[in-house]
Amino acid sequence: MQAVDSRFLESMLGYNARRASLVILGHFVEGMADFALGPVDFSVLSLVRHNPGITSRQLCAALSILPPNVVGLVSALEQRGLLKRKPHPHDGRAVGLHLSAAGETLTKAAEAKAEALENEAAANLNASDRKTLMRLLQKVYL
Amino acid sequence: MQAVDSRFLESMLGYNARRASLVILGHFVEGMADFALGPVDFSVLSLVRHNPGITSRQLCAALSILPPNVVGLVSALEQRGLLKRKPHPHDGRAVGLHLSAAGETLTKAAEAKAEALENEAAANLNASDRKTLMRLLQKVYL
DNA sequence: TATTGTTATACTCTATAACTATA
DNA sequence: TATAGTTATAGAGTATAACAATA
Repeated sequence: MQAVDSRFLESMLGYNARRASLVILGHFVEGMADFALGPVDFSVLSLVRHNPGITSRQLCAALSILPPNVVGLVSALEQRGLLKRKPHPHDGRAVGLHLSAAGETLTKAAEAKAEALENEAAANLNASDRKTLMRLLQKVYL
Repeated sequence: MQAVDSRFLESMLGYNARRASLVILGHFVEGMADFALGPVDFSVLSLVRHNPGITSRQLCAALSILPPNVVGLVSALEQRGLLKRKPHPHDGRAVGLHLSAAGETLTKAAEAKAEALENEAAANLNASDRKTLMRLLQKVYL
């Protein structure tokens, strides 16, 4: 197959960010198969772990997902016995999310695995490059 | 709404790359509405422009999309009169893609618009930062 | 009146299997 | 037999509208 001139697209930030994120995501999904967790599942569990009592609404804001789509996500994790819904202490409308003991164990292990996958995905980058890359990406989206 | 501790996720390369690419993509889609082109439509047209006679298969490889999904994409652009299929000179199975005059005009304008959007999306980055960001992203996915 | 969580639903994107015609 | 393009289809992911309960 003949070579393709992709120089224009490769000069675009969006193209590069998308390609990189697809590669990293693919690697993540593959490595996280042991835990049967998708990237969003993992993000939800990790956020609940570090923010016990977090609400659906806060998850939506933190992950840029929409309320109707968080319902099935949380229900599935609840059905697997990984997290629990508890009534919110100050707001009768809201529901606080908490990890079960099993959820705590699995999430901790999944976070360790995520960090290992991270190191593999960034194998071509030294520590300084990686720090710089993070900082610049955050400058774009924050 | 209370603040959420996202420090763990923010320490992950995949999370940052995805967030950044979503922001850039959103900005791109919004600004490209004048041309009625999605990100992939734009990428296809731009690749055809710089690689006249490119095949579906080459598009798939260059953009990480699958053959069945390129069919409707190309058909729609063909129906809008932006590109044409021509028999491949050396391979009877393949079809070469070429821009029409209208496609050439629109793609050139869309590329200019894309570069303008690019500058807006990277407004928080100076020239040096932007170059560095590109280089590091390519180190991840190439 | 505004917000939280929810249901139902639709639309887009992406993925797999199988066919045809050429090589 | 292998590859290019295609069809049909299934599954994620993402989107909007509307509702009940609570603020």
